Amino acid sequence: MMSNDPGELDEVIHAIAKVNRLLRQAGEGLASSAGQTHSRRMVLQTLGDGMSVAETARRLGMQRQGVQRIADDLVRDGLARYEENPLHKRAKLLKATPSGLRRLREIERAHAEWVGRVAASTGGADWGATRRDLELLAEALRDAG
Amino acid sequence: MMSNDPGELDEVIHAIAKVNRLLRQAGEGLASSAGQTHSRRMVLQTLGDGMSVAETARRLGMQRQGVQRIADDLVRDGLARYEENPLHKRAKLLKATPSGLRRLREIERAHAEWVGRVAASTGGADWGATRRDLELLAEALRDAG
DNA sequence: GATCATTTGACATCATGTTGTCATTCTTCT
DNA sequence: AGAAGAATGACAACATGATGTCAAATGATC
Repeated sequence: MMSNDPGELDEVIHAIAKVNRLLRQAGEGLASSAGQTHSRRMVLQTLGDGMSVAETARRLGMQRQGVQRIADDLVRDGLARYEENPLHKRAKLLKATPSGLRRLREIERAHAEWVGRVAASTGGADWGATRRDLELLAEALRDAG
Repeated sequence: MMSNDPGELDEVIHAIAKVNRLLRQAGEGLASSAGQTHSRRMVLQTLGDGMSVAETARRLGMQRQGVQRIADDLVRDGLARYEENPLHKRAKLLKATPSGLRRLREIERAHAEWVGRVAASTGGADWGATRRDLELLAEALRDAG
């Protein structure tokens, strides 16, 4: 098996933190033009046709309660609502309202345009390979934790 | 110039968010064994021989005030202290105390051992290439922002 | 030197996300 | 059925980090 230099990995770890920060800032900027925030968009986007809060959290890789708070905010602002779940009395289905969907579409359009621009300006990168390595790292971290 | 699929980049973005979360959790775990937290360790480690809060923030890529709060916590707990700065009356130098250095060494030992383990279990990854791609992305994001 | 812009730390406020606890609801096993 | 365990949302406390405002200190320009 090929042996890796721990120093290289350490640099990758720092780079990930840095890029993550930049990505979040960019995400906030994109969402704010539609009066939303990065996390609210992520939750809204993940909901799809209706999904429990716990399931949404799992898909996002977040804690349940973090999503719960965002979800309550979305409902308070009329972008989503809880609907009865025939399969589970307690786990209501969170679903985007028409208004929430409109906002989501706005942000998604801006996001797609933005990703396209970034992708075009990073022609030298091999995103397929990078993605594979990141997934590999995620798996190793889950195993180590 | 090679053209990149925006969809691939989008997947990379999601992977970065996921890995970043896992890394932070791992970092908290490592630091907590020495009674510290991830961010406090980062600040303590960046200080070196003494550095203003603002300079520390720049190196970490964080906001000045975020580091300020961490720094005050470190001082309150006796792990760092402010010293007079001959070059700047207002910008005092933040410096680790002997006790802070001891804690830092503990965490660094555990961290190095941990990175080594993760590096060993991800032999199939090319961290050099991944790092280059991440730096490329960081640059593109800074330009776009 | 005088003036204006920048840098810096202090202070406050806020959004995000984690952690822990609890009661309710569902699922599984016997 | 009944009991034990897991999943779920409500509620609260907390750490993290961003943002904005202010006054003091520094640096740049004229």
